[in-house]
Amino acid sequence: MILPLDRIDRMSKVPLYQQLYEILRGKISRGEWTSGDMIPPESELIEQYEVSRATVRQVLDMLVNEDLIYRQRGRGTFIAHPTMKQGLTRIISFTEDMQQRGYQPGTKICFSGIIPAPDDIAAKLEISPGEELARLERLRLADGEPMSLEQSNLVHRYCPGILKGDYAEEPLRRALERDYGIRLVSANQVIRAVSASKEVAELLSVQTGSPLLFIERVTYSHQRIPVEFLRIHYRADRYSLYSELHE
Amino acid sequence: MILPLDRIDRMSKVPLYQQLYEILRGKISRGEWTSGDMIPPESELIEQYEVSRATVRQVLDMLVNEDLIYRQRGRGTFIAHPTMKQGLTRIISFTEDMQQRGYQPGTKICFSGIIPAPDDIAAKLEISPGEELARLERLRLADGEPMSLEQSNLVHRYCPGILKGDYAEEPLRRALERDYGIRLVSANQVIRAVSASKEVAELLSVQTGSPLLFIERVTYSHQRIPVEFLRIHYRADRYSLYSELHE
DNA sequence: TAGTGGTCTAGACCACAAA
DNA sequence: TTGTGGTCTAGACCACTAA
Repeated sequence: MILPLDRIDRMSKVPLYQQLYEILRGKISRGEWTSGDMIPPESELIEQYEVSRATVRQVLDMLVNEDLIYRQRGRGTFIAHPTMKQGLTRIISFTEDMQQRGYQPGTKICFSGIIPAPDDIAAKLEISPGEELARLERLRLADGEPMSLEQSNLVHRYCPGILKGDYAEEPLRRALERDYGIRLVSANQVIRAVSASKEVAELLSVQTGSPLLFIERVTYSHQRIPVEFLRIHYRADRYSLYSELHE
Repeated sequence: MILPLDRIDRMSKVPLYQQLYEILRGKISRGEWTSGDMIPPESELIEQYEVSRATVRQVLDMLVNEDLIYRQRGRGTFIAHPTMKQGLTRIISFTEDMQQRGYQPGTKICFSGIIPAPDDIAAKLEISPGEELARLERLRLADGEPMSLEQSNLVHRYCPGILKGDYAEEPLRRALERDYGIRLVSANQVIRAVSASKEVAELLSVQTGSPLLFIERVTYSHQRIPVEFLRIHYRADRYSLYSELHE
């Protein structure tokens, strides 16, 4: 893994604005800057990184568009507070999601093992049917009560031995990045409503046939390679999604 | 209503980039430019509207962020093709939505009348409970089969007499803009899964208790005034939502 | 080669917030 | 009054596409 340094390499072929984006993004991800903090004013970023104001503003515009920062004329630029609508635009962990919703998150492992890839999953992960998948099924709890059932399917070839970790405690994403250098940067998902099957209903402590919000997601690495196929069943009585629309 | 002219008023207090945005946005909305069309190159926009390249690019960046256009280095800038994921970020009509999904849209009016605002809707529309609402319930069809049941609730005071129109044929949005000067520019929505009640199930031609995707939406006018509260029940066997996530 | 968008600079003036 | 972000200009050079 290459960690971004806190400076800009003018010999690099990577555009200055992308380098600066990674630097600032890193400070936010690592929690170096946190909700409500004022970040250095544009004038200071210009001095510190020796780039023009247009370049600094290009980067800040990107972060504003992602709802990671907000600007106030005359006051400064601040780290945004997480909101629930981010669930539909950003890849956030179950833990983050629950914290935003005011719940105490919890996890129980239901299944962990290697399985041959079924045709439908193989197609979505762009691998051969029958190739090894690492499957992890986790019951997610909010304030101790079942909230969702999450089935992760990882291409085992990209992360052999991944299932040795304890994913009741550690986020899968972190292990992927730390042990295999795989950073999940984008995803496509489909959102549906379904009825709870007998098995799923039992695990989620709802009646068979209850409505569930069902999400299927393919997550891609930095190199645009599909790495994970995720299925999540959310209890409809406890979970909903938010989004903002414009014209 | 003030129609945007195809030129920039340098005496106006409105920023140049916003004026140019409205001009280009209008050409797309009105279908003057359509999917796949190349729009004039930046150099031409600079000449035609007499603004700098930075200003032109600021506007094009906005349109790219909204997925309305895309750029190809060395080739030009083009009008984007509509995609299903827009359903979660843009306000699109049922007709547009169905066309993107490859269905023939249809509409049947189920109810049209003035009702006193219930407490929950009044709160969301920021009006007094009991104030007049214009309620319109429409069954939406795709290829002749029921797809969704849509209940619109409009603050009647803002659009008295709105219910005289024939909204099996004409979009409600268009009447609001043409007859009352109300442009719906933003909305907040909540997405849930529910079970079909007996009444809804009958209208949608599904079994009672079937899963439905349920959306509640508050739509705001240009002045940020809540105008419409919408409830939509979608048949889960025919409708799903798509979204793209990033890190 | 000509034309396109991609990146970057060094300024300028304005509007708003806080002291 | 000072410092912040908001808007805008006039250039420059580069990388890619198509003829």
